Amino acid sequence: MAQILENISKIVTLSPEEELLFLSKIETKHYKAKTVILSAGEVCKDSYFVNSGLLRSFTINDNIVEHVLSFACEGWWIGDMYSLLSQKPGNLFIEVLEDAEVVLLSKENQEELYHLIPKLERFFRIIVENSLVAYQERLMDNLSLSAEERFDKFCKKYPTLIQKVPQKQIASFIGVTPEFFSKMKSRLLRK
Amino acid sequence: MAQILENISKIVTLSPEEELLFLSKIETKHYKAKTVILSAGEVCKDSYFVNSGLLRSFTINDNIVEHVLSFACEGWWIGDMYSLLSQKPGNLFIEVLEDAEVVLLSKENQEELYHLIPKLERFFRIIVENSLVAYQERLMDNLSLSAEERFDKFCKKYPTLIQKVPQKQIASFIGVTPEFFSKMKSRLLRK
DNA sequence: TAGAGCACTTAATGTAGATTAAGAAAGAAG
DNA sequence: CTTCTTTCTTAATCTACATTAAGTGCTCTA
Repeated sequence: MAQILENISKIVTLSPEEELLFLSKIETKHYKAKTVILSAGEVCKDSYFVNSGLLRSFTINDNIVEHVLSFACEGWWIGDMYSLLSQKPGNLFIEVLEDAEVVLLSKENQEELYHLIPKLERFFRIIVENSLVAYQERLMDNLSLSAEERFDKFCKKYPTLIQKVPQKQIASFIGVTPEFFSKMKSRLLRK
Repeated sequence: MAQILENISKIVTLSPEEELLFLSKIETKHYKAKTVILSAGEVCKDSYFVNSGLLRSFTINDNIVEHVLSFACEGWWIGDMYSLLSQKPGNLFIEVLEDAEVVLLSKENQEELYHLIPKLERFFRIIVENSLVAYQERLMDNLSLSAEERFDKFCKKYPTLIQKVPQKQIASFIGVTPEFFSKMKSRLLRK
């Protein structure tokens, strides 16, 4: 319930009144697995915080190939940053992989909160900074590591995801086809 | 001189006093081409804003292969975000490609300014948000586009860089070897 | 309990891009 | 101007990974 407050408190300290104010600006929703809560072509209106369950964001190329941009489980934020910032139609789908409880923070409320509680501007700055570092590293990994090394890093970084996520989506996340991933995996197991 | 203030004013409005305060916290330096202003293994102490000239950040793999993470010309920020945030030794080199005038903002001063001028927290939040969107797009491009398509996007996005930057570094930026880049380029010219 | 659909595997074949190696061209430095 | 170094090109060969295709085994639904 106050999961998101706990998450925020790891970075900035809100007063009880500020916490109440914050809670008044968010909305909690429950989604079944396989629900698509945002589609490519739509404008992203909200930031999503995952209380429980599992989501992913991805694009679809030429109506065929999916590419997973990110997973989000308990305690993570997800959204279509490009669309959210520009308020233009985005390229991302956001889909529920496991039944989820999600906190929605609308763009307007978020902007309003920046004024009402400047500490939240700090909070989101830091969240975004950390996210930027992670994407920079992932990009460099894609430029410099082999598929096997990227898989290895993935396993170490997200050990819990490996059981939960269909393996073809892990393949997509690290940037290989499901067929090659399968071959690579069995090759690794033989060692 | 007040180039950086102009840059800031595109996003937030500072009062004259705030501008003076800001100026008192920064330092301007001149570097010759080929200067390495940050090396892998060092802790990054500053954010760099480019007044003039051209810089790049890159890693080196196994003491051999370079991978360009970013270029920064007039009006751009550059740094080793990972190292700057964590204050741990980083993996990036930052090198001057063309004689440059660079504004240095130390981490301490930056943090201090967040408290003194909260609007600057907004400024940097927005800068980092935009940067995140760009890296997310670049990652997805690397997962889904061919080298030729990535080169095409690069040309459209950074037309001025093509003349300035040695072509092997463009190759590295888009994620191919210089040899393949050369072949690809002559193939494109023949059309 | 059948059968429709996914997720995963295996294997043959194809290819984008890497590697290696050499030479040409163009700067920089003395 | 000459030499040294670095960048760029070309070409042969190689390989990591993609593509295509077929088959296996889930699990969900009816």
